[in-house]
Amino acid sequence: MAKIRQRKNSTRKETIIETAARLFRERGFSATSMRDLAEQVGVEAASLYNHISSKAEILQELCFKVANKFMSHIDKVDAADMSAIKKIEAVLRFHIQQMVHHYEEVYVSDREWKHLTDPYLSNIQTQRRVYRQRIASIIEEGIRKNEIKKIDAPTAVLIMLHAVSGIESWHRSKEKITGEVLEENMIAILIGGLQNK
Amino acid sequence: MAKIRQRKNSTRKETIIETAARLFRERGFSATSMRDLAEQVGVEAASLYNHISSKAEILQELCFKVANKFMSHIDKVDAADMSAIKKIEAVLRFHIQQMVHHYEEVYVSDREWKHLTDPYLSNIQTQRRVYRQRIASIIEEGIRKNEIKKIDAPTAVLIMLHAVSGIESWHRSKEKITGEVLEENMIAILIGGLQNK
DNA sequence: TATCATAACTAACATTTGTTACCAGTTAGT
DNA sequence: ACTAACTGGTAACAAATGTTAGTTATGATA
Repeated sequence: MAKIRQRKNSTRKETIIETAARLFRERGFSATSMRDLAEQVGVEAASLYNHISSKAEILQELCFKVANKFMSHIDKVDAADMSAIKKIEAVLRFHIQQMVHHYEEVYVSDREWKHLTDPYLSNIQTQRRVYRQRIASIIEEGIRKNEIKKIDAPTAVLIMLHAVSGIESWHRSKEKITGEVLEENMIAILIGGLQNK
Repeated sequence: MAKIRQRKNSTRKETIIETAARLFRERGFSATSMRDLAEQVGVEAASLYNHISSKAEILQELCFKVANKFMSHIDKVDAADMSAIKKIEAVLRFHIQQMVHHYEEVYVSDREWKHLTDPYLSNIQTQRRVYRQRIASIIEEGIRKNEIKKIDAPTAVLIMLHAVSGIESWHRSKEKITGEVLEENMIAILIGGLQNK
C-alpha cells in the first residue's frame, strides 16, 4: 500500500522504537503487546516486522543506546581535570538532564532491562555494575581528599541514581517547575548531602 | 488430595500472596503468570482460586496493605511534637526500615500499582498524591522555621522517596553493609542535604 | 462412622500473545 | 518500462494466558 515517507529525519524504525518507548514507560514492557504498539504507530502488528525483528530487539536497542550514552559521558568526566565533588556533580547533572529531555528511553531502560534475554541481559547487568562502581570510586576519592563526608560510597551511588529516577513524578505532575529549577534543587539537596561542610 | 496444613501462623492465602510478592518483584506483575505462581506455591494453577478470586486481587491486597501502613505511620508522625526536620527524619527512617524488612511487598506496591484496575487504581493514585503532599507540607513548615534550606518541597519529596526505593540494589548486592549502617548513611546524606547549616 | 466444608486435582474454555507466510501496491534506479 | 527493494495488508499459527467447571480426596466434627 502507501509507502509513507518517514517524517522529518527519523526512519520508520526509529518511529517504532520511540513509540514503543512511550508505551513501555506507560504500561511496562510485558504489558505492552505488539498490537498495542502497531495501533499507536498506525499500522498492523505484522507490518512492524518489516522494520524490527522482534519485540525483544526493541528493548535491546533502547537499553544499549542509553547505556552507551551514560558510559561515554562518564568516560569524559573521568578524564577531566576536576575535583571529585565536581565530577559527581557533573555526572548527576547529566543524569538529570537526560531524564528531563529523554525521559521515555532513559526511564524504560532503567526499569525494564530485567526483561532482556540472556546475552544482552548479562551484558547490561555488567555495564550497570561497572558504571555504579566507577561513580563509587570517584566518591571514595572525594572522601580521601576530604571533599566528601565519610559515608558508604555504594550507598551514596544508590541514593543518587534512584533519586534521579524520581524525575518521573515531575514529568507526570501538573504544575511543573522548569527543568532548570528542578536540576538546581536536586543538586542542592544531593550535593549538599554529600559535601563535607 | 493432600490438604497441606498452613505453616506456622500464616494461612494458605497469605502464603500465596507472599510468594506472589516475591515473583512480582523478580519478574513484574505482568510477566508473572498464575502458573508460575502456582508452581512456586507447589500447586496447580486452578487450585489457587480456592484461596484468591483473581490475579488482580493479589496485587490489590499488596498495594493497600502497604498504603495503609504508610498512611497510619504518617498520621502518628504528624500528631507528634517534634521539629519539622525530625518529622522528616522519622518518615524517612520508617521508609528505610520497611524497605529493609518488608522488601518484597513494599517494592512491589511501589512499582506495580500501575497495573491495578479502576476503582483501586484511582484510589491508590489519590492516596499516593495525598501522602506526598503531606510530606511536602512538613518540609514547607521546616523551611518557614529555617530548619530546612530553601528548596522546592515537592522535589525534595521526590528525591527522598525514590532514593529509598534504591534499597533494592542493596538487597541484591553481594557484600551488604548492615541495615542499620545503611539507614545511618542514607539519613546522613538525605537529611544532611535538606538541613540548613 | 457418616457428614461436610476445604482444598487439591484434571480438563477445558476463550482470549491474547509474538510471530510467520504470503501477497499487493509503491518507489527508486536502471 | 522493468525490476528490485520496501512496506503495507490479511490470515493464520502455536503457545501462553487467566479463569471456570466438575470431580475427588482430606481432615475435622457430630
